[in-house]
Amino acid sequence: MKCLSLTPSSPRLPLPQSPIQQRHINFPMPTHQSPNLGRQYTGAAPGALYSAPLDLRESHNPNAIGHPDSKDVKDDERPATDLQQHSVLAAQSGITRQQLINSPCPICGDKISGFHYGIFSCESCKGFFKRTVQNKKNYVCMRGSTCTVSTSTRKKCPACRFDKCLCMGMKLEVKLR
DNA sequence: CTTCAAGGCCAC
DNA sequence: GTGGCCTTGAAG
Ligand SMILES: [Zn+2]
Ligand SMILES: [Zn+2]
Repeated sequence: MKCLSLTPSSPRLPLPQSPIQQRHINFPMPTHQSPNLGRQYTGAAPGALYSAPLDLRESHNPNAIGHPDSKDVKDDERPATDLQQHSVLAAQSGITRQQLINSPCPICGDKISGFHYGIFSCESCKGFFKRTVQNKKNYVCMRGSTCTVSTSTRKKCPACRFDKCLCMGMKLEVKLR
């Protein structure tokens, strides 16, 4: 079993997910000690997909640059330091950091708080991954790794949550892929 | 100075 | 165990 290879190549599916999010990137896992840890999130959601809100903000006005003295720059505040280091991300994905952060967490669908362990995720999934990895937890699913992971169910099965973390590309060392 | 992310903290 | 918030230190 592998991850759900949900690629935007399917013109059918509406795909209520993030604009672009990293998916399964065969994890090297330097600290890979368990031979049976080769499990991957199967995305086993029995006919139940997420209901991601997907708030794609930052839709700048296509034109409206006429008046030099018009102060309608109220879209998103950015005092001074704006064009900074999201260049890499923005360049490769063609999307701004703001847009990425306004997408739902690829693991549980919660609000993304930032870039954590290789992917954009919410604060809770970041903490969960940290705990799981640092304490070398070995969660085992009681239901055949078919659990749905969402904000309301993420506490139910840490095994499936961790599977999904890995599947979505979380890793300890962001460097050295 | 600034922002970012890893890890720590700790009430729940 | 969970997750929101904080501190740290690196990078710009
Ligand atoms: Zn999450
Ligand atoms: Zn499970």
